[in-house]
Amino acid sequence: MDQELKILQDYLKQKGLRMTPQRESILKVFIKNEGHLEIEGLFEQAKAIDSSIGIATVYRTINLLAECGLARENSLPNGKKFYERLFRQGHHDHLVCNGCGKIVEFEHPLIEQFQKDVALKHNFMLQNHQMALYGICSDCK
Amino acid sequence: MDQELKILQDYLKQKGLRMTPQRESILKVFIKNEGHLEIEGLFEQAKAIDSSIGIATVYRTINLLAECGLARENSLPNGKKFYERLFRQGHHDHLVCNGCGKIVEFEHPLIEQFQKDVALKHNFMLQNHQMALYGICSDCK
DNA sequence: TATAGCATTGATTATGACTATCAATACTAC
DNA sequence: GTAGTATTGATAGTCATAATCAATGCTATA
Repeated sequence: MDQELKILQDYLKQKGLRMTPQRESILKVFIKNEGHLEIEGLFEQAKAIDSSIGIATVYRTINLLAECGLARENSLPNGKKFYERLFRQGHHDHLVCNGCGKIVEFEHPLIEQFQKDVALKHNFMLQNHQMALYGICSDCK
Repeated sequence: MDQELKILQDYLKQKGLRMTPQRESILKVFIKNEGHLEIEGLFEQAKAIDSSIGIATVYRTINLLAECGLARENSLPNGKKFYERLFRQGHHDHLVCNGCGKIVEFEHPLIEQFQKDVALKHNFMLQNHQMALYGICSDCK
C-alpha cells in the first residue's frame, strides 16, 4: 500500500496534481480488493470509508491509477470494464465463468514468449495484451 | 455464403422466426467482410443494398448471427464491439494497433493446448476464449 | 382466397456506462 | 492573506445498444 501510495503521489506531483483524501480512499479500496473490481463495487466500498465520495471522483481516480501504471483496464465481451491491480503482481490472465461471472486469475509461463513471437512476425511493437478464457466453473456445472 | 445462409435459416426455423430480405442482406455484407466489422460499417454497407434498412435491424440481426454461431462478438478496450465471422474460419486471435486501430488476425497452434491445460487445472468447462495483443504496427512506428 | 395470428420492420425512446461541465471549495505558493 | 488553480460532487451530456410501438407483411388454415 505504501509503495503504491508513493507511486501515485509521485505521478500526481509530476503532473502538477494533488493527493487528496478521496484519492487515497479509492486507492486503498482498490489495493485491498486486488483488482477485478468494477466501478460500481469500488464506489460502494469507497462510500463506506467516506460517504460523501461521488461516483465521478471514482471514475476520475481509477483513470489516474491506470495512467500511473497501478491499474490496468480490461473489458469483458459484454463491454463492461473492470480494473485489476498491476504493481507487484505477476502478469496474469483471466478465466471468466459464463454462469456466475466469477473471475479467476491464472498465469502461464509460455505466453510471454508466444506473444513476442507473434508480434515480431507481424512487425508490431508489443505494448500489452489481454487474454480471457470463458467457460463454466465447477460451482455452476 | 450458401452454407451460412442455410445455418441461419435452420436456426430461425427452429426458433419459429422467419428469413427476411433484410436479414439476408445483412448476412451477405457480414460474410463479404470476413469479420472485424463494427455495427456502423455493417449498417453503411447494408444500406447500399437496401436503403430502407434501419440500424435497429442491424443490431437485431448481428445478435441472431452470434446466437446461431456464425458470428462472434468481441469488445475492444474502448468498449466498442466488433463482430467476426466464425463459421469455416480457423480459430484466430487479434493484434490491434494502438495507433491506427488496425486489426490483424493471427493463429498460434500451441494456444489450444495451453487453454485446455489451464481450464482443466481450474476445473472449468471451456467454452471459448478471447485474446488480443496491443502494440504499434509498422505503419505507425 | 380471405382472414386471423403473429413475426418483423424502421423510427423513436429508453438505458446504462462513462465523460464533460460547472459552481463551490480547498490547497499552495508567494 | 491572497491570488491562482486543482478538486470536488452533482448534474447534464454522449454514445453504443436495447426496448417499445404502431404499421406492415408473412403464413397457415378454412
